[in-house]
Amino acid sequence: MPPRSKRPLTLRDVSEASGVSEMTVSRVLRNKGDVSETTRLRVKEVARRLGYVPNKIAGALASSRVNLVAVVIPSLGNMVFPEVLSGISEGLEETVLQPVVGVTDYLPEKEERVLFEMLSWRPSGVIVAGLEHSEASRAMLARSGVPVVEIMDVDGEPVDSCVGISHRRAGRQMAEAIVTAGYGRIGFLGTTMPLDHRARKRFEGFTQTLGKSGIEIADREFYSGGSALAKGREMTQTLLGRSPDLDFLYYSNDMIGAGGLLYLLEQGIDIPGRMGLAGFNGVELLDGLPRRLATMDACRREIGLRAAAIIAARHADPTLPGGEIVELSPTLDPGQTLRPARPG
Amino acid sequence: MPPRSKRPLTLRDVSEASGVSEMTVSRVLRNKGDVSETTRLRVKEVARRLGYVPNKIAGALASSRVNLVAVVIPSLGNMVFPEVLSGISEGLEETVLQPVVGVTDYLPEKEERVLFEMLSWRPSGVIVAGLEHSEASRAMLARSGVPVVEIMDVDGEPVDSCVGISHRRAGRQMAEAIVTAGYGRIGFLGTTMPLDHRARKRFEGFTQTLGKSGIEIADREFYSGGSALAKGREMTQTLLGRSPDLDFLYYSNDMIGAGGLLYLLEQGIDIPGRMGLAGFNGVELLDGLPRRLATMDACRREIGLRAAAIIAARHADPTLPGGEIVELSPTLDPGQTLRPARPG
DNA sequence: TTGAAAGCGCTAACAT
DNA sequence: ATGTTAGCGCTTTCAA
Repeated sequence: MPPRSKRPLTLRDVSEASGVSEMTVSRVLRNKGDVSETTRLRVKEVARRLGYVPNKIAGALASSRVNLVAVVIPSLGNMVFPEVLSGISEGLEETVLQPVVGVTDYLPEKEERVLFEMLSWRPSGVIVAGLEHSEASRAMLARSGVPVVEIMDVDGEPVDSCVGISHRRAGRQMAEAIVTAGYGRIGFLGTTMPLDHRARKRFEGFTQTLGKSGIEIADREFYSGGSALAKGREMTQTLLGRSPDLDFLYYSNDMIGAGGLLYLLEQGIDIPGRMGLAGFNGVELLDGLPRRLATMDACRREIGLRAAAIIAARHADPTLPGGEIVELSPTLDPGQTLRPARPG
Repeated sequence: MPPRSKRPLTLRDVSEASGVSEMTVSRVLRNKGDVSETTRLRVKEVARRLGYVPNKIAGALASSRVNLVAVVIPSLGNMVFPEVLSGISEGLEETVLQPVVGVTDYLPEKEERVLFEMLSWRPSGVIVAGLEHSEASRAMLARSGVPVVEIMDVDGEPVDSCVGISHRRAGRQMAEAIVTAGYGRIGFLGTTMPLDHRARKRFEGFTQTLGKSGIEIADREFYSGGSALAKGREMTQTLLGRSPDLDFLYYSNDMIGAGGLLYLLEQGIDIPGRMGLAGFNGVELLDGLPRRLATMDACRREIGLRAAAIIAARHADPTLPGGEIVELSPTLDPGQTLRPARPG
């Protein structure tokens, strides 16, 4: 093994050790331009033997090419985002681009800092969750000069491109399904997170459509922090203790919905007869529950794939126009916690 | 809002617009060196108005300082790693350092590529999961000239520093607890992942200790891919169909353990009397289950914190020696699926 | 407190 | 097929 050294090796070291110019070494290491097979092999061997690792900082400065895509998301703890990320990774697989992730904790100021930080590395594109950003963030994105794709949501004005679902519509669809199934005393359980705009929009669409049938949310319960599954249990217990006549519970995400489901099954409550349940996201976890929770797929992987495709296309051909808007259609899966539509 | 432009602004643009030298602008924006309050304010205002975003590439090249810490992990889908990440983020919070994440999908060749890629950005430190790497990876890390912390595991020879738990010991401890509780027909359920070295080590420690009591694993079942919860169910059903006389099931992770637990409860099997269960990891999810699964905490957050602290300390004082080894002690939580020790 | 010059390690563009 | 030259946009160092 080569000795541990203080100063990292430079192109010059490889150049001297192999007896060709730095330029030729550079060509070999990037597979760029014509180099004779002999030199190519010799240089590669020398670089390998020395343990040379190219300095991308210098390379990026000289070529003004940085093959990184900034991906800015609110959290990694919510399985939703790793899934989007995996879609992005897959979408960038066949390109030279690589995702770099930044986390905002749902805080606009932190988002601003993270964006500034990432943009200062001059990435080839930006993928950012949501359409709500501070003025400064929007300005930075607009001025960045690189493709920007806002993801997960389409209810709003994107800076540039946008890939997602309409959460308002998702809320409406779920409300329709619930009303059609004949439920009428509806409880809502969600997070206390005013900055989760997508959950808010779903709630708005949901209540709006209920309103059209003359139904109002009968009671509601909120949580923050802790194990979502355990919170789902607790909230459900609390809510039903207070409003025992509810016949449907709409959860703002599948994890708390799953907690509620487990609790209600233990109580021996008839689901979906006496009580209907629905969550949101279509998480894989649901497959293992005693009963499949009604939910709506948020198209997370697909969103990642499409966003990556937009960045990749515009990277390959910078003359392509921006402003593309892709609205995906989530599908409602009634699972086994939403009874069939009532005839009539 | 400033107009969208093709060429990003440079220090020179700010310099010209504010009438002071580039050097002074640079000083203002980095809060370095003495600058009069008047100039400072003027420059800041101009930079803000123009929407200047410094070019970190150029800055890093000139100063040979890159305040990034490369974090290399096998996956984001397994909640374990996001938790480690959050520990790392927290540990770097008060420093100038920022984590940058790379994912290997448990593939040594991909780990090698990711490491090469990240090292070519000359990070201030590297945190990498596990102690098993390709020769080339080890060589790169050793030669990198920056602090390297291998995390999650201490059973092996670290390149430099190391923070984790002994998975062999964890497996042994669980075996002891099971034997002590009087179980004797033991089944094992895990993944088909030969490259998950930590799971392998736990299994080795487990069987070794069982062996000392003259017990062998009576049957085993493996899975790959899919919803871990659902797989836990299926595997449990399959295993018990084949070996109905088992009285204990040891799962290689909590998610499949939870699936098994839900299945067995549905079957009305007496837990932990007729059948004991245990998983591994201490995931938050378990709090919401009908019964708490026996498990062992892998100290994920703490590992992230400690690893970050090592990098931060050596970044602040490069003369500090490396080679620090931190072994954390996971605690066994018997939950409600491991019966009390049998007297005698 | 401010500025001027040199150069970080690489690559684009132009020789040869 | 290979080499030479001139920066990329910043910071270091030294001078004023």
